[in-house]
Amino acid sequence: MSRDMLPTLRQLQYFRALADAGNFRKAAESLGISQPSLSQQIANLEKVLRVALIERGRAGAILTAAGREVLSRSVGILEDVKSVVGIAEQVGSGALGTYRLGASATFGPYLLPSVVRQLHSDHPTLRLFIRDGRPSDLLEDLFSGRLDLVLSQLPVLSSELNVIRLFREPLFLAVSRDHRLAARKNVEDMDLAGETLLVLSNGFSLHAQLVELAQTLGATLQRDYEGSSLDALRQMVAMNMGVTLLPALYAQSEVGPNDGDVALIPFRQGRVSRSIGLIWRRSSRNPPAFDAFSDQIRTVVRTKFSDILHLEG
Amino acid sequence: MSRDMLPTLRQLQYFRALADAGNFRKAAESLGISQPSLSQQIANLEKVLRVALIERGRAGAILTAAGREVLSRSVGILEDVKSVVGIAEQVGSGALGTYRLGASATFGPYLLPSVVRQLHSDHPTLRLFIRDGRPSDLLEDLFSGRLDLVLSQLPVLSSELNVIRLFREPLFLAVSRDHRLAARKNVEDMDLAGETLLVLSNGFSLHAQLVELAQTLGATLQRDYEGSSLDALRQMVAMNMGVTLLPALYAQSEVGPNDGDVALIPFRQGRVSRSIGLIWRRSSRNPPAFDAFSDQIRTVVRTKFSDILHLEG
DNA sequence: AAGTTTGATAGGAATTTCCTATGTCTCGGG
DNA sequence: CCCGAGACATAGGAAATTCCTATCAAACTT
Repeated sequence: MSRDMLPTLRQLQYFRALADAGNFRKAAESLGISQPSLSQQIANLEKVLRVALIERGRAGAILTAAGREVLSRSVGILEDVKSVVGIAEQVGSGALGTYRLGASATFGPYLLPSVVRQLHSDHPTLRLFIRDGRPSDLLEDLFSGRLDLVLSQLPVLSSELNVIRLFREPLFLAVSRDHRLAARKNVEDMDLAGETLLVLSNGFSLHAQLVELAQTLGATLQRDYEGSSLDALRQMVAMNMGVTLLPALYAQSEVGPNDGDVALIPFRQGRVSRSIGLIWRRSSRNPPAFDAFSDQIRTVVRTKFSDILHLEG
Repeated sequence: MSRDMLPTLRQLQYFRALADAGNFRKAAESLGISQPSLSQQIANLEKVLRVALIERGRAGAILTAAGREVLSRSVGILEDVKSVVGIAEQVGSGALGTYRLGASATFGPYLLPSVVRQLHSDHPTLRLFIRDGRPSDLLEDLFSGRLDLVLSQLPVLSSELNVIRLFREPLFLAVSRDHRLAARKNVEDMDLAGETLLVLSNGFSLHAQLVELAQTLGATLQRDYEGSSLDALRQMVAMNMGVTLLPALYAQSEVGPNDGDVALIPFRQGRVSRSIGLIWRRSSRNPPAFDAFSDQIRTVVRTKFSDILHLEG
């Protein structure tokens, strides 16, 4: 009976039933308990609240002023609690909830707006908070629980994480307008031999891929300056500091068909590309909403970006 | 674990503590319970809600999407419950609450507006719902719990009821303008001998008093038509169907000093009067607010009606 | 590899809730 | 005026829940 003692939900339920029924016996019956149990719980509630809620008289149970105040609030509280059960169920079934998605900077501006828009119309109560950043930072936030999902280039190498492949995004060769390859309709892997390849800084997933590619094809890596954004990289290419590979989504949207400050050349057969997938903690158990998200992304890729991207999985 | 099973407030409290602390051990400590107890209650909560709220991992306890939804609502619910405790305490101390007062029709228009106004400025959170009606109906509503208080003429004759005398209200003799007593400055009881006395219908407390008075003083009761309001009575008097006695408050306010359709004559020494008091169920235990109400009424009588009414008790 | 840290599990003690039986009070009928 | 009925409180013990100690399992740390 200490100072910060709270009434029990059960007590509030019983109290409401009592107020509805108007007397202890009927209320107890409607609750499926015995009359003494009800009397006791009501007495306890009054003890916790230190105020009489019910006037016991032959006219039955009459609410006191305190009882009336407590009743109206109790009804609200009980409804709130019931609604929590409903909410929990909805979230559990993937019909509702707010999820935090981290995405490489590339997707933020080009792909995700469509996804969010479509998601909002298909599942108005499923919300997505999107944060962008370097994939390595995003993955750390995913581990620490600050994010629920990450949309990023594969592969991702942790047994803690679950990955689903979504689509493949071709890379374009970007060269300055006066580069020897600038006029080519398309290129082969081997054409890169001897070129200086500009890359993003470590922490971006393109970094690792390009480093490997450079080694395989005999290109030289420009390591003195690593770009921190695709825009920066593009400008370096325009100034002829080297060549680079740009993801199709960025290339298509930001550089434009073929009139930008750099020339974009596709690889034959789309041989050079990166794979994009959705990643989450294995311990988050793949909630239904995650499937909804990947479905939405796939749908957007199919309906709006089928000329650029290739579905996978 | 049936369908309509509700989470426990304790579970919500524990869950909030867990979300705040970020891991089970610290949360259990902050709650003053052991870690297994906390684990168990959280597991039970998840079982009731049929959804995982917490992702257990080495990074500590991470909230799932469902957990985040449930958390925000839980916080609200817990605050609501805490506020109920506070509200109950305030009502118990008479600082807050809504009380239902029944009043004879006479007081509604003349006395109570001042009381309500003053009460509202002295105790803004104490509210009074006022209903008027025949005193007998009001008393029945008081018994049945539809009213908390009745302001009515005394005496009231039930051992179930508690009564506090508030003030005494003189009665005026009302006669038609051409009545033999119309010009008198004041009258004695005996002057009523032989007169035909008009009375309110049964159920009004004035009824009993006038019936008794008529018997004592040798006046004849006009029983064919009993008025259902003081206004009706007054009009019957004006038409010279008889005389009657009108309470001072009504007389003063409704008929005006001496230019109305009937002549109002005071009794010498205010010998004929009725006593007004506040009545409540003994079983309601005289809450502090009742004292506040009687104080307010007394204050209004003293400050605004001291020329008409006489304080008592 | 041993020691730490984190949460789950097991089994029994402590507390709470509930039930049956009984008590008190008041009412209404014989 | 007493008796039985109706309403709620009280008492004591049974049932269920909550909690604790002890122990386990898994994953870091050192």
